[in-house]
Amino acid sequence: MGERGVVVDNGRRRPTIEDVAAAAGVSRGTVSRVLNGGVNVSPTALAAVNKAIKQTGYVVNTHARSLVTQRSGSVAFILSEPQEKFFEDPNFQVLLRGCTQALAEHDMPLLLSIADSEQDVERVVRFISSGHIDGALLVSTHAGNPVFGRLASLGIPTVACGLPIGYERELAYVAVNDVEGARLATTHLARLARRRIATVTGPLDLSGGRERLKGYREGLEESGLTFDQNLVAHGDYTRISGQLAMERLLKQNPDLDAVFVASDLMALGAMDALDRAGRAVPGDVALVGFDDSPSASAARPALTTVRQPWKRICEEMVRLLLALLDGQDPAAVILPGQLVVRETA
Amino acid sequence: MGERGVVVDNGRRRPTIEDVAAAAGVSRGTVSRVLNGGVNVSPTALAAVNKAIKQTGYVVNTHARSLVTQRSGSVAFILSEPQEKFFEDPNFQVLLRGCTQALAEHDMPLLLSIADSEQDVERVVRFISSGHIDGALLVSTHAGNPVFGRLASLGIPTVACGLPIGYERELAYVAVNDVEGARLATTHLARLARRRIATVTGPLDLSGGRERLKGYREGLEESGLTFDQNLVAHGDYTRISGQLAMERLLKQNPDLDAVFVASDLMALGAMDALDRAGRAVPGDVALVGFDDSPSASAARPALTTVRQPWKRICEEMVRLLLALLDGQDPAAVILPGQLVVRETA
DNA sequence: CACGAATCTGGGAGCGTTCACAACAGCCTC
DNA sequence: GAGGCTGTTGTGAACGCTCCCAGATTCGTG
Repeated sequence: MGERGVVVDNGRRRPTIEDVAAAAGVSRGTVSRVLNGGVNVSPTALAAVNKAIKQTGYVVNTHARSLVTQRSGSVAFILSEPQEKFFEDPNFQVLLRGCTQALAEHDMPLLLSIADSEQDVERVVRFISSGHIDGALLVSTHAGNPVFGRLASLGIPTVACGLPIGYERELAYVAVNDVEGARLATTHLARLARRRIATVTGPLDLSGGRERLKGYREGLEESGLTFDQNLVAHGDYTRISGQLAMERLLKQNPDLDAVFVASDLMALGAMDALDRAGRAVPGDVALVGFDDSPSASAARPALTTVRQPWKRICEEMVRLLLALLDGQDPAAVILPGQLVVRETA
Repeated sequence: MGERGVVVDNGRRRPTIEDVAAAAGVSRGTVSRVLNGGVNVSPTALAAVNKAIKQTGYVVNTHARSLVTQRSGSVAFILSEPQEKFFEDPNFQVLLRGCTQALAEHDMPLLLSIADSEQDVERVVRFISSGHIDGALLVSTHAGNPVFGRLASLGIPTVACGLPIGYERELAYVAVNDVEGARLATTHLARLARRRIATVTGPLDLSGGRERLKGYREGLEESGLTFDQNLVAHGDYTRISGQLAMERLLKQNPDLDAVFVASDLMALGAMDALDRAGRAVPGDVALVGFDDSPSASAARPALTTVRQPWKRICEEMVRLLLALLDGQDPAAVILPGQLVVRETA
């Protein structure tokens, strides 16, 4: 007891705004005004109402409010990725956590929707149409994802994480500057006097994959090195793909002395491969990853990588979504990546 | 276009139940009956209403419904653990995913609440009181967690994952039989003719930690081996703690030939330690973990472990919660663990 | 053929808010 | 001292649904 605060239990019924009004000696309208920011309310009335709220233990009934405002005050976090990705890639968890936190600052709950099958997509779309949520935060790296189109055509305020390819105009989004980040990584390796710098790319049908490759080329050029197709291997952001790509690279280019890997997870795989091949990191081969996911700092040796400012990304996503809910037009935010030098390069 | 289905856009307004009724030539009441299971509705009316729903593109307004039923149809997934745990331990993600899926089967959305600070707890409690949700799924291994008490005293239908120590009566919960699982693991090692079987425990202030240690002792006894305090080291479920504990064990007992580790994550750490000490797994030292988390099958060599039936756990949690919402009393479900033999033992 | 039971339907009441509007007080200005 | 502001308050009307009750219809049975 007592944990509940002072609760006047008048008949077991949850107190309504009317009860508060009666207790404060004012009208419903005044209480409502206090609840919604307290504009045009006299100090006397304000104090009385606040006291009455405490006394009665009143909590606003969100359903009644939503019914009239046509707003739920909640947003969906839609994860539209194959299940395995979700488990393997810590970035998703960082995003989930970050968005939950950023929304909590605005007292908005987050509804989690996972849509990794065709049928799930339908369920999620139906759910969204039912008025449960005001907007959506969409996480999907998968380019041809139908969810983008559905959300756009339904007119649901949506903020994507990463470029929503084909819907850059309709949907707001937050992305990091992949080209710039990859360029940073590559020039860093060059400055370390490495001359045979290879790269493991992400999937090239994804904007991130393409852009990071582009940044790698720019970085080479800037450093006076020439691009060599032999020094490029492709992965799919999984750890094992990084390992396999690295093995291919080593076989084709026994002389390589550095590698830029387009994700930390793949970088971990690449390190496995280097380890097995008996190449010391960074002694024989310097290595830079991308993402700065939790595992980057935990790895031994700790991974030098390009940091994606996750916290900032989440905050910007939420900010853009609130702006959208406020009636503003979809905007895009491109954030800079930042090189984090640790032990591998 | 077209993607929306056949939408009769009569004045941009979202169609109401009244519009459907008009289109079907019946009354509001009949439409409502169809929407809620269709009892006491003639086949003719049912068909007409369903057709009208399709035609108008009607979707029920959940807020209006919730206002009268006083039910939101949503549940919260409360993760009350330090942030690091959430990131490091894949079990949480498996739970989150599983519960989302199990709830989706019942068309119930999941609201994610993370409460890892005192202040967060207050926010979550306030949120829950506001009527946003009907019940809660609570994940916390932390014994003295105040959230248990708050939820119990607020009378929120709650299902915990694992024993809610001190609130076993008030709260429903789903747990696996830790004693049995640990016993299974230990007797398996003994059957492999191992005679110096050590253990790395979890934190002993947690029921899981205590129970798994108990199961280990029972397993030894059953196999005719004597318990030796020297063969016990304590960890805290983190990978690094597993590594450190294993190092201690090896130092104190150079002759040990097997180890039961109370979590897969710690088992991974223990394997690191064995690796560094030059002990082959399972050649020199056989190893059994606990959890069957995704990393267990991914590890090299693949981890022999005690499987927690995650999918089943989630399903049971949701089932218990629905029962609670249905007015039934809190119940407990204890699920058996199952030995999964892979490469390490 | 009438009558009661069983089945089905329609519509009023109410859920707890917000919002627009009218009313009113107090004050300043001419 | 009348007129017009400005600031504050109360009230009625939604919002879109479910629930309940009364009435209508259908059907079977004596």
